[in-house]
Parts: sequence; C-alpha cells; structure tokens
Amino acid sequence: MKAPRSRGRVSTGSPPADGGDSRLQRDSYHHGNLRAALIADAIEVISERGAGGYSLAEASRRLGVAVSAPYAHFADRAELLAAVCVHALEIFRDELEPRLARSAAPADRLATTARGYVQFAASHKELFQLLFSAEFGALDKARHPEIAAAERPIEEAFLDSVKALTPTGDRVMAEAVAAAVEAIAHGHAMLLLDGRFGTGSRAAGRAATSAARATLALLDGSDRFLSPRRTRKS
Amino acid sequence: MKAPRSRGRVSTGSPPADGGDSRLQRDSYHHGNLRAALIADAIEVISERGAGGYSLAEASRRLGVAVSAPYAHFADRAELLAAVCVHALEIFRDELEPRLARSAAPADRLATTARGYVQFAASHKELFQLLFSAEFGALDKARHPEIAAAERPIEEAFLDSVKALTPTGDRVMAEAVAAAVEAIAHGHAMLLLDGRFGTGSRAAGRAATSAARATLALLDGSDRFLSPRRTRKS
DNA sequence: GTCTATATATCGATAGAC
DNA sequence: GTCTATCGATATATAGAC
Repeated sequence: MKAPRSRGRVSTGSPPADGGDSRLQRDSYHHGNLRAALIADAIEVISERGAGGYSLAEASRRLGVAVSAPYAHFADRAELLAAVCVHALEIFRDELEPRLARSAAPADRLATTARGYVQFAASHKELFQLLFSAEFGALDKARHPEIAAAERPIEEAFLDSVKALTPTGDRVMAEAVAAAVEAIAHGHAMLLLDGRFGTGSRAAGRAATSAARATLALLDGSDRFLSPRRTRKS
Repeated sequence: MKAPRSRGRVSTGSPPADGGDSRLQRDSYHHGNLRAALIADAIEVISERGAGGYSLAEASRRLGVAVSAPYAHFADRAELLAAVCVHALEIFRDELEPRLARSAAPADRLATTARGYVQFAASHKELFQLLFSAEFGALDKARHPEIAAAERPIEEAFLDSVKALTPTGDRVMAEAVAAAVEAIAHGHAMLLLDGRFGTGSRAAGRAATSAARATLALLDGSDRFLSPRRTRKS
C-alpha cells in the first residue's frame, strides 16, 4: 500500500535530487546540531517556495535524517516555524542596530535606519519575505509571544531616533512619526522586492536612497505632517 | 508545491446536501457559476490561511461538488490562483480609480490615491494580503502575464498624478516620486494590517491619514527629495 | 537523539459514465 | 458540466527499538 517514496518529485518542480545527496553528512546531525540545521534549511526553502511549501518530511530527507528526528527538537511544525521567525528577527535586529551608532544627528539616524531597513530586505530577501508572509504574520505571532518580543527592537530602532529628534514632543506625536517612517521604509523594501525599483544591481540602492530621502522630506515637513491645518508657508 | 495541509480538521464533514452553508445552494453550481464560486471561495480561504492553505479538494467539498468539477473550469490549481489574483487586482483598481476623479489639485489627487490605497487594504484585508503574499508575488506573476497587466492600472494611478503635478519634470523624476509615494502607501497598508497602527476601528483611519500626510510632506519637500544636495531654506 | 515502521489523512489530477 | 472512483504521491505525527 505504501509506495516507495524514493525520489521526492514535487508537482511544481522542486529539485528532486536529495534522496542520498552528497554535501551533508548524515553523521553530523548526530551530535546535536540538527535543530540549527533544520532552522537554516527552513529559511532557505521558505525563502524560495514560501512557508506553505515547506514540509518537515522533505526537510528530513534533505538533511538525511528520519522524518521523526525533528520531533526530538520541536513539538510540531508550527513550533519550528516560530523558531525560524525568531531567528530571522534576531538577524534583522543585529544588522539594524550597528547602523544607529554611526550617525549622530537624530534626523540622519532616522534616515540611516530607514536605509538600513531597505538594505536588509535587499541583502536578506529571503528572511525579509519570510517575516512578512501571510502565514507568519497571522498564524504564528498570535500563538507565540516570543515572536512579538523579537519584533520590538526593530520598532524601537525607529521610535528611539524619533524621540531623540523631538525631545519636547509628546509620546503620541513621536509614535505617529515613527510609524510613518517605518511605513516608508517598509513600503520601499516591499516594492523593491516586488521589482518596482527595477531589477538590476542598482535597484537596492535606488530604493534605499529613496527611503532615506523620503524620511528626510517627512521630517522636513514634520510640523505639517503632525498639524496639517497649519498653513505651509507661514 | 506541497502544502502543510494539516490545518487540523477543516470542513471534512461538510455534507454534500449542504448542511452548514446557507447562502449557496448546491444546485446553483450546475448552471455554470462554479467558476465564480470557486474564485470567491478561494479569496475567502486564502485570506485566512494563505495560498498554501488552500486546496482544490477542500474547496470542492465546501462547495458541494466533486473534486474533479473544478477541472472543467481551470486547467490546474495554478490557473485558478492566477484567476483569483487577477480578480483581486480588478477590484483594487475599481476602488482606486473613482477616487481620482474627485480631487482636482494634483497634490491632493496623489494624497487621495495614497489614502485610498490604504483604505482598500483596510476594507479588503483579504484581497490585499493575497496580492502581496509570497506565493503570488513570485510564483504566479512570472508565469501569468495577465497578472502583470492587471497590476499596471494601480501603478499608473500614482504615476499619472505625479505627471500632472510636475508637467515640466522629466520622466525619471516623475517615476521616482511616484515610486516613493506608492511605497509610502504600501508601507502604511502593510503596517496597518500588521497591527502597527493599533487594532481598533480607528486604526485604518490613522494609517490612511498618515499616508496622505506623509505624501503631502514628501511633495512639500519634493525638490529636496529629488535633489538632496540643494540647501533646504534657500 | 536518532532510527524503523506505521497510522491516518489529504492532496492534485485523471478516466470514463452520464 | 458534473459525478464516481481511483491512482500515486506526500504529509504530520506517534510508538517503540537502540
């Protein structure tokens, strides 16, 4: 009744040659690095085929372990995906924070943060798409509070700079500006990955620069942003 | 693309005699509206569980038809998903275009477009998320040129207003501004759906207003956006 | 911590009747 | 245009050996 599942031919054409492949030695996964290997593999696959295209069974085959092996490290599929999500957010945070130290002026810090946000999306397309895919956004964050906790540092990278920019402003205004700047960065990142800024090697730079300039333009007219009734050329 | 399809129990028990679903009678699908019903159902399900969570077999069960019935209307699963994508884009376009006629001044038109973009995301959360999910963005658009064609009107809604705003400007600058405004709108829409603007009934309004104001702020400093070297207060 | 083997279930797609 | 029936493949998850 059970057919030989020898070669994993997937209908939409995934590379089948993974039955007993070469690079990864099966023995390696007996020393306790299977968990890390699963996460790394999941990031790679999900970036290409989406979270829906990832399966534990296929991953086990790729890594040369039994389909039951992952269950020694994760309770179920959802828990592995949550771990992947947290791992991606930590990488994001680690790439964004060092940039903040390099810029002194608050406005420049904010523009640099926006630029870094877009550049992370460009250099880690896979991770970025993963973090904002439908499956992760809705399904996991609700059940796994550790994901929300891992997201906070990214939001605070924006908010802290805004607070430094307008120390006198109230909290509501600061959060409004921070959200707007984050939206600018996020929008540029998404449209970049969508090809809206072109496809060449310059696309990432164009998008990042546009995000940084749009941020500065917003700050430039931030009084207008916050109080649009006030006449402009007063 | 094999999906997770383990979403616990779904409507496996949904009987053919249509016990649970009230609106749609099984007989209706014998008159030729199965195609439309499949698309409507797919939009509903994909919005909740992602494209990976959608299956033809399950949809057939939900609609009370045989699993083979959809193949009379779509060659395969991918073709149905492409049709869903095109349908969503047409709704998006139809909601965005009427707004343009209502605003005369180019700057206001652009801000209104950005606002409408965000409001569409709010009122049609499902469709919007669907259009920018990983599966649709990468998998379908490449193979189905009709999707790219359906996307153009949305991009042109921004570009046309920018051109009206700066009739003297060259094409490159106009496209740069249009892309930035579209990024602002898109970023606000995404962050709104992510809960970044709060979760209450006011969240959509906040996000839409922020997008419109950010757009005006960008245009306000558009000379600075396009030529950042020029001193600001000249 | 990993393996073998298996239970249970769903999927996409097709063939052929009506 | 839809149905019945089915094939072949894949999935998640568990039990028990080592």
